[in-house]
Amino acid sequence: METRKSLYLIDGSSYIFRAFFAVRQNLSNSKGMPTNALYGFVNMLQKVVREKKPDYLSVIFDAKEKTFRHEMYTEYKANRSAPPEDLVPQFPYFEPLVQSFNIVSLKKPGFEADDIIGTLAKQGESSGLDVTIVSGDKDMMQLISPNVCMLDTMKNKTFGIDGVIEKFGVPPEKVIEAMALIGDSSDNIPGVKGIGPKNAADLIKRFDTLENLYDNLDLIDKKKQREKIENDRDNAFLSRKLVTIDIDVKLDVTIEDLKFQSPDQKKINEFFKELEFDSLIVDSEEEQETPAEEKEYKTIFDEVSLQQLISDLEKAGEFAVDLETTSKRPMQAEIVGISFSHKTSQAYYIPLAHRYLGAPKQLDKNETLKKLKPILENPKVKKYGHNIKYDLIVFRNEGVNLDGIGFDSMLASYILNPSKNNHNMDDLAWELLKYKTVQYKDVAGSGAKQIGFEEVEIDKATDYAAEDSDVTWTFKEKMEPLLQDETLDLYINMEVPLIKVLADIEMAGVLLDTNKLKELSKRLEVDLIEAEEEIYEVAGEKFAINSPKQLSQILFEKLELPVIKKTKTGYSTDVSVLEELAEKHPLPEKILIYRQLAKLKSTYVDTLPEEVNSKTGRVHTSFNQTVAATGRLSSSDPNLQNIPIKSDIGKEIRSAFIVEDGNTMFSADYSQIELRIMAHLSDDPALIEAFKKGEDVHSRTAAEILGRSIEDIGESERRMAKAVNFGIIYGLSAFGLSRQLKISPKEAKAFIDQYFLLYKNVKTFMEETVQESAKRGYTKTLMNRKRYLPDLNSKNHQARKAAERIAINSPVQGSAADIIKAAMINLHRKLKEAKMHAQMILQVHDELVFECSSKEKSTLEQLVKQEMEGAYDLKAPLIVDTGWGSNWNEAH
DNA sequence: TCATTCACG
DNA sequence: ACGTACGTGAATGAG
Repeated sequence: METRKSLYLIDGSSYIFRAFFAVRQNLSNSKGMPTNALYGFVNMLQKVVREKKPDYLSVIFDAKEKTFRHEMYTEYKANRSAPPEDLVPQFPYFEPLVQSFNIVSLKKPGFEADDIIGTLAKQGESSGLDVTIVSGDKDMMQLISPNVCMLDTMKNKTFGIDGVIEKFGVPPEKVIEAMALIGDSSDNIPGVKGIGPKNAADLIKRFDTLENLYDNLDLIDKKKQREKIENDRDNAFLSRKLVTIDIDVKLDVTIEDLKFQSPDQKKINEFFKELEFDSLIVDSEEEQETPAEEKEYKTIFDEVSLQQLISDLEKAGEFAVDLETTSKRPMQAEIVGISFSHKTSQAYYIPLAHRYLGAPKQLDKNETLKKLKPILENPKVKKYGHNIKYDLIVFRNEGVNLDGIGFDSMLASYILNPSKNNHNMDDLAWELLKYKTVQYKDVAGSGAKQIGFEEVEIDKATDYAAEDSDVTWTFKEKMEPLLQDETLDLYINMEVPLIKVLADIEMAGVLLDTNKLKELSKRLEVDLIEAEEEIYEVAGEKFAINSPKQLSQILFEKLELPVIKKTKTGYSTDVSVLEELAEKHPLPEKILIYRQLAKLKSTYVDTLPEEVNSKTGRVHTSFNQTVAATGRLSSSDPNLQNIPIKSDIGKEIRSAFIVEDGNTMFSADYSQIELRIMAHLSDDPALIEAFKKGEDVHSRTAAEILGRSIEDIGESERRMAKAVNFGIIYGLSAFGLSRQLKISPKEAKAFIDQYFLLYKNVKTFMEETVQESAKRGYTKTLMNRKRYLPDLNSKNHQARKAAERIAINSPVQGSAADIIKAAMINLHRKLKEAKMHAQMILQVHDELVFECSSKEKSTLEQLVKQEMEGAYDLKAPLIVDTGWGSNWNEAH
């Protein structure tokens, strides 16, 4: 395929203003000059350069002089107020800034940026370039063509011809006609009074041009509308002139002059220094890196050194430890080597199982572990790790029961800021220590060339492995002081103790009835082929059903079914769309059936049996403690927190989760925990009362709202109330609720209003939570888990609204997570104290699953209920529902 | 690697 | 005037 070169034309002036409003206002340098707009502008510029890699690029600004439009119409942009006070001092910096990036900046007296952009866009297009106009200004949409599109970096949206039609209801070449009618209050363009975007689109679709419209006014039936159009005839034609972008501006540059060379990082950094954008100064600058202290990394090959190390570690009473292994999955991993550090910049690596041609003789693994065992198992000697749950499990599988866990830097990082998308050592070392770690791929390769750590040469392995424990040690020193008061309490008394609980759950694993799944797979295979054939039959051709792209082609082009919803890249074909389309055509229904079968088969039925560990015969998930921003756990490899249950086939899959002969499965789940937390946090008497009565809370809600008795509540009324109750937890919007219930936003709004009439405190709570969180900068759970939400103060409406919903949801979801974590820790301890064999095997957010012998049934049930319900004293008391069975489906 | 879809809470 | 529910992980297709 030919690759066309790209031309990016950035609407500098519009970005100056947008950046100013989007970036927090208090940003300034030490001289007191505000720098927020500059900061936002730089981000935009870097984003375009980095992500789009333009071949040609220019940033275009408005000139300060009046333009030909002012001559045409003295009122043009007359309503514009003076630029904000804090923006003015930033103006002189934008053009030099652009130039420091080696980018041509353009402006021309008498013209607006739009005109220059329009001119260059046409020139670029005729030179065979793919042109992208970077702007948020809808006026610019008239320039869009098959080779010219518009990118709004702030909304991360690209507009092509379809985008214009969606926005204006007319294609790009008719945008000026539509805008002539609509007008633009921000530019003081009059348009026709009383005609908005909708009417304008309809009129232009019908009459094509202003001329034609005014020649045929008598064809307009609506008298009022006709009069309006008639009255503003002059304004309409004037407006069209004003909004028409001049694409013939004489410029003293050619497209070739705009060729983008890689920027001079030095020059840019100088600029950033002046503005004090330290975080933007690029890493590659060596000066940024903290000059590495001389590292003392030693490899241990002999008994004497090993003994010396052990006694040093014991004397130190604390050390960082890190394992090198054969697998990322702890239950499949075998130790290849161990590293220790008990002093900054000093670390040791004990290679134990490196095998490659010419590998030196290493210490015997079993012997060495035996010697290390006493200090590793001594609870008084504190161990520090980065994701130490992993090392804990690997050690246990090699016969060492690691104890004395004192610090986990991955967990600490998570507690300090749970929203980060990863807490890995390499990134954290850079952020916290400005230190660049040796990359795993540099020692073991990546992709097809990757080798196992056991094949890595010991010299290289030492550099890598010793550094891991060295860095971990340094993390501990650096991070411990950052955890303060409440945060420290959450860390010490909840997250750290949870490590062992989770390790036990993961190691116990869960038994799977693989025969049952294999049988089910065969059945699904047959059903799937049948569904497939029916689909091809109805569609009239074969295609990849799993490809949304190909499916769209069939549904929306071939069958011409209406488009319900769009995605970033095309038409949506998700459940809600297909359900709606099912009323018009038989195909969508069949796709839905196919999708369900395919999903369950490929994700669960066929995959789970492959996850059975060959040594234990069970499935061992990983519970991740540092992923979910709210404080929840997540589960992966495999994910056992999303095992199906809702459909019949789902129930069959769930019934393949079984127990050993002679054992039984026990499941206990919190009833409505999140809504109870909402009742507690908001201290809403009506909602608390609804729970205290012990009736079905959704029916109760419906009854209260409708002023009826609970017996008179029908299924659909309960459904509505349930949806609102859920919505409340999600930071509810009328639109969201209307979509969920398939009612109009108006009806949804009415329902919500009634709801808040009943639960007044819930409403105040939601408002106050948003306010307080915005002031503090973060949300808090019952147990003081924080989540930072800078967007609560965003100028961007959409971003702010999203943050507000999160601010409402996070304390609720997060407190539920706190509660079940507390219950897990307490239960784990009680089970140990009672010397019971019952084992916790799963956690699914509000549910705990256990496997136990028949003998322990009644003790376990009593203990679990007591610990779970007693985990926290809520005003709407915690209730736990329980069940027994021979498999997970029965127990639930 | 990204986007879409869908399984769960 | 704007575009919406909260939190996850895995399979799949397409670039």
